[in-house]
Amino acid sequence: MSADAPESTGTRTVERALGLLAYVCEHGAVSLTEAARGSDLSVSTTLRLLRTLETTGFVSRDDSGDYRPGSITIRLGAQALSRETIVSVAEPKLHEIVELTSENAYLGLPSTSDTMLYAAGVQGTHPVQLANWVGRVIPRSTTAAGTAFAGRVGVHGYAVVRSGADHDSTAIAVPVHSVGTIVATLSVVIPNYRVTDPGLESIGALLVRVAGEISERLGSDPLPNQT
Amino acid sequence: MSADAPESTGTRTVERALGLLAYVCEHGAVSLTEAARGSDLSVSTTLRLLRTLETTGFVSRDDSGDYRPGSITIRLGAQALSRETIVSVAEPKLHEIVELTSENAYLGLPSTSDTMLYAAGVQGTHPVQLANWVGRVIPRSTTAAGTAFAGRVGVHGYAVVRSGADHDSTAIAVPVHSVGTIVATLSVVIPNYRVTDPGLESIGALLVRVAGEISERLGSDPLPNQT
DNA sequence: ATCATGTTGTCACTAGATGGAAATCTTCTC
DNA sequence: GAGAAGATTTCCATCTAGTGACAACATGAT
Repeated sequence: MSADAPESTGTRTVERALGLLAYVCEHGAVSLTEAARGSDLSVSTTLRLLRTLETTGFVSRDDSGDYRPGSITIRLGAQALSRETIVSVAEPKLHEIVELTSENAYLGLPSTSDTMLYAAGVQGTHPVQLANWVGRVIPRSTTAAGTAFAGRVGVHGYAVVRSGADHDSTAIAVPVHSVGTIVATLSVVIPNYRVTDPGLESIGALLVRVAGEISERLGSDPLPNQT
Repeated sequence: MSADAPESTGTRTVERALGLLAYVCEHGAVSLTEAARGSDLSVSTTLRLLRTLETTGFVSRDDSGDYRPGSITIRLGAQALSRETIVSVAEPKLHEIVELTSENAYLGLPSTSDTMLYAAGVQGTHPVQLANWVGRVIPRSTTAAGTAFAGRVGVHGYAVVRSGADHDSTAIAVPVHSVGTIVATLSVVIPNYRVTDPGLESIGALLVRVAGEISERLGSDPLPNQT
């Protein structure tokens, strides 16, 4: 959490519930009374808040009545961790791509089932640049990143979409694998006036190499375990 | 979420905040307006709830103003996932221990800094049995599980505490490692009247072997990635 | 410059969150 | 078995605090 996050102007009820969620996760399994004691809340309030956490899947209740972390907490945490890991591995590689191509480079992650998100990116170094697309959601069906994420990359290993998302640029993308699954994409987006066929081939080959390096890193390093 | 969780008798405010947390985690990075649209809440309400999630560390806000999962979500999810993984790997091994020893066998996980939790266990098959301790929190300082978790296991690799937690039983425990770190313990708890020195040695050796198998499984299999 | 959209802050209002008390359940001891 | 102690669940009067319409401000496109 960044140091410049605002002071608590928050919602007390939500803070209480989130504190309970943290308590349950840190202790592994807690009774209602223990949770109330640990949070300094009344038992009734604690029950109601834990009920809410339970019905939403963030905690579950076992046969002995103890509350444990639920599947939603696990799923969201795993999703969040997965994104953090991929981004931190990919970020230096994006800089490397820009050094070698001078064009904008992006890491694409799956967002919804029919969109991708440019989750990270580095601006190119040309005087004439495309806008920065970090944070932008793009459709999968009509973009190079979506095509690469779906694995449709031909023999060279990359997908090209000319005059795609905004008609003035061409995108070239490759899939990034982790343990045999496509989990992300690398893209370079180029103004059309700078596109050449040899340039595309050269960038494509570079992306394939860099994606392989990222994939190897993701696939061979175990995710951090709890210490 | 289990099908027998109660219907929502929850706290609307908390449900809204948790829904926003899920939305942020599922989409990776969302603007305030997108989050409000996706949750069908007013923008002011969404801002305030996301502020609460931010100050508690569950989400963070990046330079472009997008909300992303925060370190607390990642940490809690990773803790919860880690516990689930350890339990699912250990469960069949606990059954194996009981088949070979006929005594109660338990998996111990760290709870607070001075306690362990018996997170899983299998009852022994003797006609005269000890009570089931699954879900029970035990002190680290005076128990075999705590001693094993601290790594104080002598040359044979196991810790024994006679007449420990309830004076009528003797516990023998070994540490379970994952990627070089002790993350859990395996214990067998025996009524004192059945304790013999050769029996303890035999059980100790069995636990060391089984813990090694679990440790190998935990240490070498990467945790599941997001698909 | 205007316009559209996104973000942040304000505050009157009342919905809904609270917690004390009672009821019920569970476990343990004798 | 009865009784005690503790845990859990339910109830509901009270009033806190959560809400959202609106205003102000910021940003980007034309």
